[in-house]
Amino acid sequence: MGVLEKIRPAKAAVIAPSLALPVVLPLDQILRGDCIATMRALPAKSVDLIFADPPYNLQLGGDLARPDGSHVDAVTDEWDKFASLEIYDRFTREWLFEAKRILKDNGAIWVIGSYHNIFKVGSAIQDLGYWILNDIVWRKSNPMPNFKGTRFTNAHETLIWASMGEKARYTFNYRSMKTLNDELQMRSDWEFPVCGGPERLKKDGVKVHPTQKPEALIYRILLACTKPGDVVLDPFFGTGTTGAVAKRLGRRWIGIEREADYIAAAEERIAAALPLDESALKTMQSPKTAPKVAFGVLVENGYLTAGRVLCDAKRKHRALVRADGSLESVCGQTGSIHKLGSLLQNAPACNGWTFWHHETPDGLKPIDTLRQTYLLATQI
Amino acid sequence: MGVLEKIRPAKAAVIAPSLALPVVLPLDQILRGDCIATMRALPAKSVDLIFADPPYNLQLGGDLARPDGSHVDAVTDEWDKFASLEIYDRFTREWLFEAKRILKDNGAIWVIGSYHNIFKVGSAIQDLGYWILNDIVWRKSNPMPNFKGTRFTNAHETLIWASMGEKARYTFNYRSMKTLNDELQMRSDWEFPVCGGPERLKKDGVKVHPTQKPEALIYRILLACTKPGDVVLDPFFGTGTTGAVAKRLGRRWIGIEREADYIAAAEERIAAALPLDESALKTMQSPKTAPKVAFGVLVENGYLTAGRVLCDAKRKHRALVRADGSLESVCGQTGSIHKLGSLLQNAPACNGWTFWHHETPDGLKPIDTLRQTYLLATQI
DNA sequence: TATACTGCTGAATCTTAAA
DNA sequence: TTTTAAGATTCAGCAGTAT
Repeated sequence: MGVLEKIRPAKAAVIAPSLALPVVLPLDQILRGDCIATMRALPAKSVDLIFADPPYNLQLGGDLARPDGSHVDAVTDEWDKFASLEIYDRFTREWLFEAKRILKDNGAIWVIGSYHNIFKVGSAIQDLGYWILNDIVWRKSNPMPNFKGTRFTNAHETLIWASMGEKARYTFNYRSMKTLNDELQMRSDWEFPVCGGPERLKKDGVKVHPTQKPEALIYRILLACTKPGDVVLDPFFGTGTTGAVAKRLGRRWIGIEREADYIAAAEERIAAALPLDESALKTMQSPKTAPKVAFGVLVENGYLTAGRVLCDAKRKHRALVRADGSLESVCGQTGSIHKLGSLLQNAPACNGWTFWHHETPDGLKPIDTLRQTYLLATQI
Repeated sequence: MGVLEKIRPAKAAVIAPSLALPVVLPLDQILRGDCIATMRALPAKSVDLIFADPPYNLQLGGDLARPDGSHVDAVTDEWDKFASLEIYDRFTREWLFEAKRILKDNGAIWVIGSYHNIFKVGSAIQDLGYWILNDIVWRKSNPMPNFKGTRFTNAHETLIWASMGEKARYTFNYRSMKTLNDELQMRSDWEFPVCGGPERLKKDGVKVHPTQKPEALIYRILLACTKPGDVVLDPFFGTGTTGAVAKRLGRRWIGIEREADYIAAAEERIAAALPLDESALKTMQSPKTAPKVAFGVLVENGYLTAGRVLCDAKRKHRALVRADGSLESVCGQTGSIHKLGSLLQNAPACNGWTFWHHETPDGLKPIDTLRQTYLLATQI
């Protein structure tokens, strides 16, 4: 194949979304085929999130037995075999390149791997201009022990979360994560058990896929990094964990998979998955997404009358509310609630809503509570 | 040609370095200079372990303020600045190449990093023919939060442990690690606090080095992967954590460092470090031994007498030691040190060795110190 | 003398929309 | 594209001071 022929389809695909084709994404479907070739057929800038669980290139040696003599059922599938590290590296760069083309400008990618492949993956991600946002450690609460006592128990896998570039925007539902974590910021180390029990897909008592991921892991990722209705692509779909979780969470999904057995299992599984109803889907929203309320509006509407005196939580600073919603300090400085707050504290910035307080029968309250009251009254 | 003659040249080659040059390793010394240039001057195959904490190439933006307005003291040192990702990549490959030359055939390397650099490091390690044995996650119990709510709290760093090649031998003190981990295989995720408190080196109240690593981390690595007397090289010596720990553990060390201030602090620090005495060393190093110590054995042997009262660190819970080594709480609940600890805390699990404390002339001490004392006394 | 409270800090790729 | 202003945002541990 000549260079032109190689390049042409890619170019056509880039133009496609805006001009040539009526870009109808194959939503909520499994596309059967090779990962890279199938990705090339998808339109550019069309997908919100990619979750990828590529082959790990485990390079296992001979058979492994447990201390009791039983056989360890290792990953020996053909799809995990690569002739060399260089070939694995090239494969990685190719599918990550296509992924970047398919993602929207404010999309993001998640890739999971182990020490066998994650350094190649991360290195390629950086070289391709993605911007790493976090690496996440999945700590396995029940990992397979190291039977030979030759190394540390390999008790975790690593995920990389990256945006489309240093300045690119991305979705992160900070409040949802904080709520999920009992009101503490979610950390970069997550603990889940490996996939087993009823969740593990089996056929005739044999596991269908050697590396099925726990739904809880994908659940957290989709909850953190997508909005309802977003499109999630999984180019290594396997038995469809990503599809099942996306359906439950009211997200759209596209899967790419080569093996017919996996596809059959995935289709059955996703058909059985139940979407959460709308009220259950609701999550904690960041104040960032709430409509803005100018402080002056509260004055206009009588929530605070001009002439009232505000102070900070320690009653160290005081200021007078003026008719236009600006404040005036005792020493004559004036400005917005934010500006005056930063001036008085000599700080680079200040959130006036939480800094300034007013007297109530129940004691000192931040003026932010007035904003909440106003929002409740006006939003119906 | 006789067998003798065949062998002679090989022997000569091995011996060569000691003949041509005065190959006297600069043991227990800090070599001042550039990392790569100084490594080039060291003889080949001369070092048992390399621990490296290279610059992370953080690429930070502007100033960052906490929600309370205070300033975040970031790593802005010149030594962490690289003109581009490619230049950082080249730097990484160069020092890792020299490291491989210096290491003995059965040596090993540890490198620590964050998502900013660890994928480049790991990728280079694989390309240079090292063989990755584990990646280790250092989970920080007290990481710096994400102040702006834009990502997950970056709560861990990653270490890579690699041998000289797929078939190469390496040192792994499996029993020491299992003993250290209360008779469970040591996992690939380790929890330590960041370096602070009295351990953190300061000058005029200001930290000497922005990224000083906790001694506990290096301690575990040297305990796991070296034998007493082994030579440990740290090509990014900083304030000498590796040297201080090596001295404590009876290992030899070589440090390479460019900054005079760091060297001065390291020299003072290492001079003050006290080597463990030989019997203590033996215990931690113990080959197949290190028997599990049942709590009841301590009672039998009078380290704690039945009838003594234990409590937790905050003296919130109390329990009586019974003759068989079980505990009884004031409300009549009974169980092992672990079981009762989890019951009283209403927690799924509890390490009784660290949860329960006893009164000593020096204050409250965890009963784990008694176990250590017992081990030292019985291992000879 | 305990306890409570305040203040400081740690390898950090740390905002966003409108004008 | 650049500037300006609104306003959102932190956890654990330790040290020093106040109660």
